[in-house]
Amino acid sequence: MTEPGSTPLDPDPLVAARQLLGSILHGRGASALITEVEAYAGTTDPASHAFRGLDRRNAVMFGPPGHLYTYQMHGHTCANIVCSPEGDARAVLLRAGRIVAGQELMAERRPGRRDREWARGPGNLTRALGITMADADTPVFEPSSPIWLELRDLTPEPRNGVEPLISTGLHISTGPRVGVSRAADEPYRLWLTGDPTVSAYRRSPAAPPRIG
DNA sequence: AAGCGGATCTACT
DNA sequence: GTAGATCCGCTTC
Repeated sequence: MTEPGSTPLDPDPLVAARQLLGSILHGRGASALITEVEAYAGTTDPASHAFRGLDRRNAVMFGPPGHLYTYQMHGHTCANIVCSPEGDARAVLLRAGRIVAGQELMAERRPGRRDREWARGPGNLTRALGITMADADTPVFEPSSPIWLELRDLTPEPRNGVEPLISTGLHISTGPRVGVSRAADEPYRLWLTGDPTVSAYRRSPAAPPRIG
């Protein structure tokens, strides 16, 4: 499969984002088909945690590709996959998924929620799959890892600037990232068009007014 | 030591 | 659509 120290992910987070859409993320007792992601372009991206340089919190993002970068905010855990070579810090945030295995566990992990809400939003996705901060730095392309990724190669790269059609007939939509106050208009969020598990868009109140 | 902002979520109108 | 809960870090005093 994959050579040690390398991953099947493209180092460009926008390309990696397309590779990850439709892939299966296996967690603790449950699995999700990834339906929504966001690309973060590392030290040159004002919205990235890496923008201010290496620190304790973001160190995993500067490490080797294929590892899980987790962070906490508002009491929730969010999960990214690092896609760039060691020393760089580009990554893809996993924002939502459709639970395709372990549905019976959702009664305790997501009580009172409808199935489309089980993994809707980055904090809900990690809760549904049993991912916590203790999973930081997990190599997700090793099937022996407790959290691991099964890439689905549904996503040809755009050619000649044309939006690709996935072989299954699904489309990918793009738009601005949710909740970021800087680079708030960059179309770095990608999702499976029309999928009910995709989270709602909300612009950061701190972002400058949309131009155009 | 205090304040505030954030890659959020939920409940409510 | 709006507000409040919530909590960790970073900034500032």
